[in-house]
Amino acid sequence: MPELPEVETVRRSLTPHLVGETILSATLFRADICETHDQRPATDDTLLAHATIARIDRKGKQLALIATDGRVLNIHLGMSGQVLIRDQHPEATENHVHALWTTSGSRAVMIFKDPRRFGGLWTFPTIDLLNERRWSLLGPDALDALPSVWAPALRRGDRAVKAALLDQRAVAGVGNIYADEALFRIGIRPTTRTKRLSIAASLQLATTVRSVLAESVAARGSTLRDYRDADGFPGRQQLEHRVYGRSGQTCLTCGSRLRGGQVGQRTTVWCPKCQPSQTKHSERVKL
DNA sequence: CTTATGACCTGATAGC
DNA sequence: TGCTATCAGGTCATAA
Repeated sequence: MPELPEVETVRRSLTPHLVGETILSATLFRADICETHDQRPATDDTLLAHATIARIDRKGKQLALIATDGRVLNIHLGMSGQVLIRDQHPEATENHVHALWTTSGSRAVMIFKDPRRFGGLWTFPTIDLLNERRWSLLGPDALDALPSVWAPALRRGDRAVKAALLDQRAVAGVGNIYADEALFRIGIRPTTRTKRLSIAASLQLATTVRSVLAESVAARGSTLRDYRDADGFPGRQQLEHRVYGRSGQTCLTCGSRLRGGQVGQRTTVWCPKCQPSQTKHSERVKL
């Protein structure tokens, strides 16, 4: 569920509860969702027990709690993951709570909950190790980096442009929702081969992606089903979706019937008129 | 090297 | 009601 805007919203909502506070204890209920830098079993120490949180970083769809002593807790929410701040420990009947921390903050409990377990935790003794093992594998962050820096990566190779947008090594943070929304806004069909994208079109696309993500951050992300920020609040950007989840409905721009299909293994929706086929588009979107 | 495909999980929903 | 099938915001390993 969580793409860049949702993860950034979690980061921001988590910050007042954690930064400057101390982790008093850490408990891992499911060892297999956590990987340590040396493959040894996680301990409360590797999970930041007794650390003071200096800041929370994000790259793409990943978060990292950075302790003042250098320790790092890297969190990926996968498809269904949540990081939630609570006043109380969860009830014993609450499912899929895989890790829990108590903190010095006024709301004293943080949990990592992830029904599908596509997400996980990674622990490192230093930020350098986080970068070396994990974040250096990602492309530039789609929100923080200049579009001109990563636009060329959208033209590399020969594949559907949507697949390039979803490739976290090309640019980090774009997922299925915002890929479709950005392609609709700029008028490029998701199946367009990257070889057929002009330099100008790739720059326009990258710029549009960043705008779409920034607008969603401003709306605190999209809540389709279970996405919530750290305080449990939903986002409201789903009200602005133009194509995602609207296959078969009318295009809000031209009234055509929106098409749906699979592109790069992912459900994809586009407008056959506003997002013309490849040859037509290369004439249209060139600058 | 690149790109495509199935696998990994659980829960919600639709259809019979 | 209850069963089965399908689908979901993301990667990952393996095949071609």
